[in-house]
Amino acid sequence: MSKHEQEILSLVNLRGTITVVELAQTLDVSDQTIRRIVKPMEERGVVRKVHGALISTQEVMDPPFLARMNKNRAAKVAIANCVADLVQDGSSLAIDTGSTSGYVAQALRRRKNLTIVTNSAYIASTLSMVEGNRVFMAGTQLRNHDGAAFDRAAFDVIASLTVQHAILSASSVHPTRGFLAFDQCEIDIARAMIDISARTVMAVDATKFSASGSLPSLRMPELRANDVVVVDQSPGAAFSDLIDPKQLVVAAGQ
Amino acid sequence: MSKHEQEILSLVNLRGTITVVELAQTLDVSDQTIRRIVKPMEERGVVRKVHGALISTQEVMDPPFLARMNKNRAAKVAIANCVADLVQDGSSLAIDTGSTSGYVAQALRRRKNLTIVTNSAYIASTLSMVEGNRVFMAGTQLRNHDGAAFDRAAFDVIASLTVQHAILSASSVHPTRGFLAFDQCEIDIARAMIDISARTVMAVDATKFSASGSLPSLRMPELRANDVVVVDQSPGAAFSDLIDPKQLVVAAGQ
DNA sequence: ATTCAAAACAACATTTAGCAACATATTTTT
DNA sequence: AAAAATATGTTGCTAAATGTTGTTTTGAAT
Repeated sequence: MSKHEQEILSLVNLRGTITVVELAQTLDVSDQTIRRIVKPMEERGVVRKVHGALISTQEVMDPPFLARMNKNRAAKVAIANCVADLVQDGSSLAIDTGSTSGYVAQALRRRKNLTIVTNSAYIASTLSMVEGNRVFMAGTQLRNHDGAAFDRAAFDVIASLTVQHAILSASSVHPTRGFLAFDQCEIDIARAMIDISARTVMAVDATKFSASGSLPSLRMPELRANDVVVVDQSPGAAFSDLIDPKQLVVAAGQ
Repeated sequence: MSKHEQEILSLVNLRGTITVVELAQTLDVSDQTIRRIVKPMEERGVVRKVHGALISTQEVMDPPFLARMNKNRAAKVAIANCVADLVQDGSSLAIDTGSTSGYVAQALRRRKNLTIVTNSAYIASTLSMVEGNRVFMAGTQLRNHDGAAFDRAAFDVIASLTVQHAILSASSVHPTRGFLAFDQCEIDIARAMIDISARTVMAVDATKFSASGSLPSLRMPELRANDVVVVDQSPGAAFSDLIDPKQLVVAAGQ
């Protein structure tokens, strides 16, 4: 890594954003040189480049959580609205963490007098602002990238409640292995939420069905008879063994 | 995503709503440019647009809470930045709920490797997204209007930790009665945070000094010798008994 | 409905950034 | 020391972003 590359990186990360011209003046080289140095950096994903300036990929640009929320946003919104339609005013819910769940929380702001338990501080914060809701934050120590708790206290809070719906998401879905997640702790929380709920609502967008499982993934508990799966597009026939068509709800894309 | 788009997004999400003209002044560009940048954002559904202004789609906050956040906003931002300057990377903090504290959390995103305990889900969520931070959410059941917890669990979590700074706010300040709050539970949390901290940083904007206490208010614990009070304007001489000038930090209005 | 002011829009002019090709300087290799 | 590889600066051109002006639309108040 060149000397200039190092300086550019620390400057852009320090300031969050910096123009090409500013960098050229600071390092006392031409604009063109900055562009030449930056191009490979951008390709490596170390910095983000926009017309005229660089943007740090760290911290200042809103959290990676929001970045994930913007990925396949339209589908997630459609699914979230559909999930909110399945829920009546006054219901009790358990909601896990995850980008789709974030949108579900947004959509659920339309509902009144909900009782919610979640291990995500973001979702807890969002839904606690709605007049009439009762919100329980499960857990104390928050995980770094998404602000969710997976500690002992989280399980204790969840286990102390009973809810009608558990609203969960998965990182990918495999035709025979079922719903998958990355971390054991996520599966444990999902199981705890399933255990206290009468019905599970799985919210998964179409990209999750095609995700080739290059990363090692762990299996989530199997669906129960009255559980439902909300998707934005109907998955292929390969998944009909896993998900009974009766359980499938396809969100109407607006 | 352009640099301006990034800034617009964070501004509108922070404030809930912002006018086109305000944005143009803040980013130092013409109204027309703002409109041009915003149009595709709106089409992507990232923000909502009404005649004259933008509205956040990520309604993290309830209107009343938002209204309090926006009241005397400039002063609160100045105070928040000042508080963030008093804190070093790697520090440990307790932060209470309140509109000023919300801005302090925003400002603290600049700091690295903080350990934070708070009873506000909003603040916990905000700061847990910062890489390297350790965040503890104190409490389980969240109060409706601001998403903060005041239950037994909140006290237990706070009491189990020790921090360098307690960052607190007050609803008003009286020359002889001191710092005041509305609810006993807020005072109890403040005391718990003071008890585990080496130093208290009180953040209060100038309007708090003139608030005629028509509402019944309760007294917060008195300042300790090395505590500090961060304000945006120096309070009148009437307060010199309450706050030693040495303890007073006046935030530089930008 | 009528009126008015603010906001939005459209079209053009201007500025600024990006890029490619070449020239020059610097370092590395042989 | 000569040659090759690399890095940097320069120029001219293209593309993108922004500002300006004038016109149309919108929302609110009569």
